[in-house]
Amino acid sequence: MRTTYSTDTYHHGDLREACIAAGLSLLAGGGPDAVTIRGVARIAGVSHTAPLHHFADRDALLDAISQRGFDRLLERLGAAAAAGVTGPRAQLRAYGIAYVEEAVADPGLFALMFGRARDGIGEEAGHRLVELCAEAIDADELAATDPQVLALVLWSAVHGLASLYVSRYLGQGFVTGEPADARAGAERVLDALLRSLSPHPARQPSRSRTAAPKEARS
Amino acid sequence: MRTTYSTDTYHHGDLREACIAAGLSLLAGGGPDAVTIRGVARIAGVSHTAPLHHFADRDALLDAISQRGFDRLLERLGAAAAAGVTGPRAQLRAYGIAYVEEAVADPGLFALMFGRARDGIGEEAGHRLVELCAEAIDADELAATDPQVLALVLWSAVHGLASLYVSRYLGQGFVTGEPADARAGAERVLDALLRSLSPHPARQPSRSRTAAPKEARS
DNA sequence: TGTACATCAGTGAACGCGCGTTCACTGATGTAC
DNA sequence: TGTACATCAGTGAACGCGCGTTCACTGATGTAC
Repeated sequence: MRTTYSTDTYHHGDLREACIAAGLSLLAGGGPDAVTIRGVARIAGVSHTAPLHHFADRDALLDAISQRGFDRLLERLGAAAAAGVTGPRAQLRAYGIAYVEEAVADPGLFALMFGRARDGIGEEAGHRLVELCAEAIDADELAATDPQVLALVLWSAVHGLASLYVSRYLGQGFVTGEPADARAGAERVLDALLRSLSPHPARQPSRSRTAAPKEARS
Repeated sequence: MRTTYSTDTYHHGDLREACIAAGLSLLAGGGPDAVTIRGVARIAGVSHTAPLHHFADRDALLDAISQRGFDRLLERLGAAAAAGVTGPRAQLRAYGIAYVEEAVADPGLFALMFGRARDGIGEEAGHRLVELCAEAIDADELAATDPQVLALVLWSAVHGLASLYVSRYLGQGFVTGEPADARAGAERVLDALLRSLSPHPARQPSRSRTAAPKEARS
């Protein structure tokens, strides 16, 4: 017995969810342009007007899919940070790698998410990032610059790397010698960045020492 | 007297050029999707099939416009590097700022350029970047890491910053406190990056000293 | 110098396509009494 | 328990739109001889 209508088992089952799932698959195939009302309806197996009961128009559909993308990304970032890494600096590294991996895993979704700016989207992630930077500075794991600037640098670098791998300007020896694999590229960039942002910088590029100095304080 | 046909003053004058110019204006207005054969024909004042004599299909038109974008970008980067800056490190800074400014000046063009990967495009710029990084290291202006990694870090950071400003995820206090102006954001990020990549890092974030140490060698 | 010809950038009608959106409708589910 | 009603997710026909592309054509320019 229900007091209000719930959409989970009415008629189709959950057409809204089915449309989002269909949209994600279209996105993977042909990018944002390939996501249409009629397209998701076809995949969901309903008439092409049915989705309009769940999304005001095509824009609303794209917004919902984009929102789903951000939900996924945050979830994935959380999982990466929880997977056995300790300390804000290591968490920042894990975040960055997961961000890039998520982007290249679904380039169409990445393009949709960052092709349409939406108010308020991702603010939570932004604040968390600044927080992590501040923690890393407090723990003497990163040099004592402004945490906001630090966050800006890290986000820019990671987002740019993801974008360049997604649009395939990286991964084919473009800058002569970058890794073909996006994850490897992310590791290389993040390690270089975090090392140079370290409060106790190693002058040499970690050839003699394989790991950057950790847990050592002055 | 001409031995072969040249397209510069035949019939329309130079429809190919007019189509590219029209495409750039459409791009500024409505993004890549707004660039159509019929659209550029309308603006150029010709029938909607005329452009097909200059571009095999819509894709070829978009490629030509994208190519023009890279030409412009390289030109602009060159101008920035020539404008009274000396030394590889200062040139890298000027490059980065010009890159970001060019991106936000025409977001649609930026989206087109990096939304469609093309073989060989931009390789010249990539190699030049690595070269500059190597010079900066040789001149002891940047720490002696691998110039390829350095180039990757710098390009990623600059490209990411540009992307995030273009898609309006930056510029509205998103990361709490980033500059609304993209140029100011670029300066902040580049200064932080280049300072931390410096071979003689200042521990404090340049509050007592306004300028990073230059021309001083050990 | 003239004349026949080749070249090619342009025209305009026509085609088929997929799209978003509107509309009147159907029929299942849930509610009021 | 039954009956009348409200709600709402679905259907299918129809609309107008802009698009890319094909097609036969026109007419100006340049070339061969």
